Amino acid sequence: MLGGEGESSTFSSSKDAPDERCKSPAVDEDDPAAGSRYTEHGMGAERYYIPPTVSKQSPETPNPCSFIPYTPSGTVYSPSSAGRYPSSLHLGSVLPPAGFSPSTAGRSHFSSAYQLGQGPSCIYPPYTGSGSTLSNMSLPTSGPGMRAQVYLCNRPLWLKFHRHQTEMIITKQGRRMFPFLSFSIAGLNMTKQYNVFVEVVLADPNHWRFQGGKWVTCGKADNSSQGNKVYIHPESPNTGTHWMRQEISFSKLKLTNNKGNSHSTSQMIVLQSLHKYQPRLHIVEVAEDGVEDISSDVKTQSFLFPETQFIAVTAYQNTDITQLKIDHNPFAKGFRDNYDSMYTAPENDRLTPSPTASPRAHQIVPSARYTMQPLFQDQFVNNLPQHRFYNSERAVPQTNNLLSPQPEDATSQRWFVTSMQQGGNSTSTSNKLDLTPYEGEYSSSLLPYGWGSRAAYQRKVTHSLPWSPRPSPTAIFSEDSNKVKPQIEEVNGSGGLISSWTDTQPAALSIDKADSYSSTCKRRRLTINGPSTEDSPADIKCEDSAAPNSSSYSKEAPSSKGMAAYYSFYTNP
DNA sequence: ACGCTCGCATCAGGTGGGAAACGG
DNA sequence: CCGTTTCCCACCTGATGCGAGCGT
Repeated sequence: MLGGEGESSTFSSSKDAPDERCKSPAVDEDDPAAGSRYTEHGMGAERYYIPPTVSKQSPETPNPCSFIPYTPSGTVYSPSSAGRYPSSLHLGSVLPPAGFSPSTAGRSHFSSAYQLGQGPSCIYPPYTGSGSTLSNMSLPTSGPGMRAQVYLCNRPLWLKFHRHQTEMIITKQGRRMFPFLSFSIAGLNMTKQYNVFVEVVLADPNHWRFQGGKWVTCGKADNSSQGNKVYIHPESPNTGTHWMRQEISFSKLKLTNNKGNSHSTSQMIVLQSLHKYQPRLHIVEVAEDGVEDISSDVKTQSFLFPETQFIAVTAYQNTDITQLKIDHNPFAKGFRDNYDSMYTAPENDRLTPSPTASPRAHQIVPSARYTMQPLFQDQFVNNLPQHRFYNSERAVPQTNNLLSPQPEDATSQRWFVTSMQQGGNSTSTSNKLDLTPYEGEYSSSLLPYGWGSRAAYQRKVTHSLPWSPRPSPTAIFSEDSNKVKPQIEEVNGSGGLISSWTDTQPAALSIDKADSYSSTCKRRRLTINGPSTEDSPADIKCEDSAAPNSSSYSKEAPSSKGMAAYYSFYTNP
């Protein structure tokens, strides 16, 4: 991480007064002006990631873009630019709106997506790790399989946090991220070796403060931060087949503010409190000996998901975020006010005898109806019995089709960032975060984890059920690595994606519904931010009343139906 | 007798809350 | 003084080990 230090000058160059009176860019999501400010600012700040349009768009604003394809040429950083990544950088996870049309889905329509390596979208500081070989890398070739597609598995949850401005606790000993980063990758050469790692870079040149119920900038960011900013996935290096076989989870990644903690740098990323960061995923092809290839043919690709931005804090500032953490993080279950009523109800009241008794069970149950599975799996793959994973950082192997959701749903669930999609026009909306697509598919994911008895999960689920990798990836990539490619192509193709969207839209439930659950079952804190949109009547539709009969849920209910049932479970006394 | 599954207990570690400590 | 950071606490998850029960 060289670029990171001593370059504060870049900050002020583009932005008028980052340190002036506290503003409220935070609002990046809600304030149109903020967006423009960012963009404007970003143009000059080459070292920060300034999500162009994304930054000003509200996650809640439906936007037509599920994919943010970059043309190979456009994704590369030019040596002269501040960006040090020669790799292609893909901005991803923009959701396709309900009205997503086939034409928009086509790759050609997204080519103009942001080129993070240039102008406004540069990220700071750029990754220079791995021997700084990246700086010498040449552009990825355009051959088949050379362009990876990355899907943020738990995007719905990220979006949920993002709308409130995600906060991540940093401690001296290191604190895990929640939500944690979990990706599905496609498009890699199955036989080649890759290193996969996450880098966390400053998202903007500002120092942030939570004031008046919202995040506002307050001065310039401390650009002199030191310490590790990269977390290499423990399974690196590994083959493309390996990476594509299952989710790539970074659940063990820890964030710390302890610069002196060098002994565990490999597992911790050093950040500064009250600074905004943007995680980036890097996939670097390496020689078979595991060494990153610095030859001219080296290929490295970078992906970033705007919704994974977060502000590092030593203590939560926004109670909405706190509540979201408590609601969704199983380790924080003890802080759920209504935990008793929610989770200690008689077994019969809570769920059916089926394996779905627990969240995990839910995840593993082989059924296409579990369109909401992804979230659970995505966030807690590590919590599942070890034998179900390749390793602790892994999610479920994508090897069992029978256990995966139906393809159509799966398609809609995945958000790839790929460089394979080319050409086309990019629309101003292409980078916006759209919750719509996920609402239907992942609303369940917004529910708190941990429902069902622990015992049930441990013994019954773990031992008797065939394991299903995350629903989505499986569906999308198919369990077979062989099928990965074809499916991906289908997704990217003009027809597949759209149709799946169309199919899923009707069943889509607002993510806010999950929120409604929260508000209904456990709304116990108020945020100074005022009422959140999640509580809007419109968003509160059916989940509150739905009756989650695990049996119905697990056996026949269509996704929407199943979800309703699923939600009802929580609301039932 | 052996192997397998299940139930339970134990332990390490993760979680946010809250008070105390720290620092500008 | 006020905002931020640190530390400890109770609670929870997940992994593991042990023994009981059962079938072969």
